Amino acid sequence: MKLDGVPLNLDVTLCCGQVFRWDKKGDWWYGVAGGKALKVRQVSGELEFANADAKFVETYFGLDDDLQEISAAVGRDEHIRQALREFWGLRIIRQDPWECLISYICATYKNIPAIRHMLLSLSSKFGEKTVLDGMEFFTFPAPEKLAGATAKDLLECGLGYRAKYVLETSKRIFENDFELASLRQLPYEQAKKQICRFAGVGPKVADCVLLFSLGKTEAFPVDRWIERVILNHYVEKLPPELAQKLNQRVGLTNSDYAKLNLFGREYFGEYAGYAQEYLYHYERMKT
DNA sequence: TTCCAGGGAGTAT
DNA sequence: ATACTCCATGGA
Repeated sequence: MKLDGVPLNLDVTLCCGQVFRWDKKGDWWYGVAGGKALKVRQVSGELEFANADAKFVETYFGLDDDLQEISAAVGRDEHIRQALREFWGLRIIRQDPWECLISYICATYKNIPAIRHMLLSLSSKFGEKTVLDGMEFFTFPAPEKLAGATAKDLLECGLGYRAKYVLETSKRIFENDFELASLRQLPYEQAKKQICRFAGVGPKVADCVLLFSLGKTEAFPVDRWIERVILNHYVEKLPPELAQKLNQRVGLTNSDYAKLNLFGREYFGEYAGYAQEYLYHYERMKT
């Protein structure tokens, strides 16, 4: 597939912490999406792929997002512009909402290597095996599979206290035949309120699901790294008492979260989620 | 060994 | 509404 001047940096996009189940072997990235294993690689202005159709690849990697327009919209200061330059071509991937929801419930209070380990364990234990290029891959387990798991099964995958949240949320989705994708049709605030009703889901997890799987580019997830970014570069734009609280590195209350989240959305605008992901990766790569 | 992690829920004010 | 506490595990 010719990219025809469409900026894409596959390496950054797949390793910046928005998706957890892609691996690079040689110059190919291998992953499982759309229910099967596929591989993609980028060769000078061309995106090559196998075991997937072009339409899926285009949608999954968000190639229809106009990165130039997004960059112009969010490039409000020198710091974000530096992040945009450094990691130009990073795109927000359109993940499957179900996998995304479970992934970010698991992601709470964990670092990325540990999250990858949990999701790999879950998939190999409850997913369907599939083979590509002689290597084994596993689809992400369907709601039915996780809803039927025991707490012990999930604990063995390393989920810890998250096991009961994954179990409870899986049961609700499976038993009610809940269609997460239908939340796309709701405006940001309403969709967020609905997602927050699931066990183990608060405002941060909800923002991740909205941004990474439901097309809400205005979502602005605030985690420890983004707190750090705001503290180091945007603190003067906050109310003094919130700035001081951020300085003390104490846990955020829901109202603190709402204020930081609102700052991001108002300052960066309708593509705040893109700004967030560039800033997040930039901050993580600094140390 | 100690600290920290893509936070959220439960409980007491 | 707000503050405080606990949570289960593994990477650095």
